Amino acid sequence: MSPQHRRRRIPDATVARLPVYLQLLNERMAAGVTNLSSEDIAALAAVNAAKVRKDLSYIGTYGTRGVGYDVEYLVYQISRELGLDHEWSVVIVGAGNLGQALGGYGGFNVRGYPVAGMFDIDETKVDTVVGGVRVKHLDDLPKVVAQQQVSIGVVATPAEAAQDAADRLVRAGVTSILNFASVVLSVPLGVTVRTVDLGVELQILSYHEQRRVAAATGLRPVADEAPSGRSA
Amino acid sequence: MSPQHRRRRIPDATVARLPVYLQLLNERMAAGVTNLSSEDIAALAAVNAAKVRKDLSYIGTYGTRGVGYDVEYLVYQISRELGLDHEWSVVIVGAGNLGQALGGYGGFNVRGYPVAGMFDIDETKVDTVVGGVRVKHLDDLPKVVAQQQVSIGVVATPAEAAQDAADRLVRAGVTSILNFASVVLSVPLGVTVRTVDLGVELQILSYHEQRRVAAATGLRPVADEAPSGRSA
DNA sequence: CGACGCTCGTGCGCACATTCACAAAGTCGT
DNA sequence: ACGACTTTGTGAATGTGCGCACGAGCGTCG
Repeated sequence: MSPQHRRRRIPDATVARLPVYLQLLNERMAAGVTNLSSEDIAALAAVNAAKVRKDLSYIGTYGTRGVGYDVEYLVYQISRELGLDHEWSVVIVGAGNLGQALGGYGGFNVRGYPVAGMFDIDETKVDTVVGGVRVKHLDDLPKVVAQQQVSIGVVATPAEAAQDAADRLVRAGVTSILNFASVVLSVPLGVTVRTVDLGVELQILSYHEQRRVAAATGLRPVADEAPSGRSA
Repeated sequence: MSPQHRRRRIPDATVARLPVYLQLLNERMAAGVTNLSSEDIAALAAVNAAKVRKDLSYIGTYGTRGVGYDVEYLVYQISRELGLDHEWSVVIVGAGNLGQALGGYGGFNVRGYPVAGMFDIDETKVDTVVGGVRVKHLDDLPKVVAQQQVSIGVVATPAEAAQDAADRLVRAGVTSILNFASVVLSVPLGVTVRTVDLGVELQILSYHEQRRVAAATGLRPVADEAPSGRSA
């Protein structure tokens, strides 16, 4: 309805925050809250209130001036925008340490991403059961993807095997990949990849620690945020 | 040495990419490559070559014009900048599904982040051994953090327990937190938090899928990037 | 029923990030 | 030893995102 909005491109930064808002709106809704102002949401999400309003304005004008946002309606609208009005089956490639944790996690089904299959190339892992799903051989991937209309794949293999896994996923028809391996995957245009790398995260943190230490050691008492101070 | 550089603030976006460069430089180095141009690195990291050069220029001028970058030296410099010239002990709070996977992962030690301790509040988990580390009760956290000079903590608890875990970590003296729970942690200024949320990642992907479907369905044949076209 | 108070939606300027394009500086061949 | 070629490092231009500040609209209360 109201084909007024929709198709307005939503900035990446906003797309990354919508799930966070959604999460906390759901949480407040469960607690019986029916209305929240942008100020309230901002506090809960630890961001600026204006940012919240701007973010929400991209998906439509669902607030009421002088009052705030109806939590339930907002949850509905954000869900719709994120494509959560139906389930998205996912396949997990790699039944090792991480793959098993993901499969057993259970959070997939709860959040609307049922696991359509887990796959591994290692014969000793095939046919074991993880989180209620029987691991299949990687060669069976195309069949499952086609039959169950899977469009999201999770790569949970060692780094060496990740590119092959991605290639197979793409060939099978998957168009979004969540990659947990420490590699930059190369995929054709039109396929979305998001990489989550534990090592990268830790290194970003240690960079900040490193700076703290350097600052404390007083390696030149330069304020952390000197405003200007670029000399020629 | 050379107090020329250092203390030049490195942009966040760059800090997030340096670990990626480091990863792939290490990989090429292992393969026997001794020199790489910004073009080469760019191709491997799937980014623009100018971006690579600018990123690297923030940590110093370590390239040779007409030649490129000496891989080994660059690895050394990036490592130093990220604070990888020594080890950073980490503690893991939460020995459930995810905590166990992380503990057993082994990648921590390899990458220079030895696990100084795993903690849980559940008595049935305490004293079990995960990845060579015996799980301790959460009350023992402060002692371990103090004794082992831990400054990085990993939150791998259910969402409900995450804020408490973070509070305890901060009180114990941890100044960087890697959070795997689906909550926005509230921490005092000066503490760095990075949240990795499976649900958020999946929802970002399904947003893109959603758009693809909408585009394909031809919900109004508006090109994906119509330049203007806003009619009053 | 009108005035007041609250909160949304957004235009605008600023800061940050990305990319282009080119001079500077090195190598290599002759 | 010099000139052609390559590749860096960076100023300038463009694009993206953020946050203030304020007008617009809704509800409430006298």
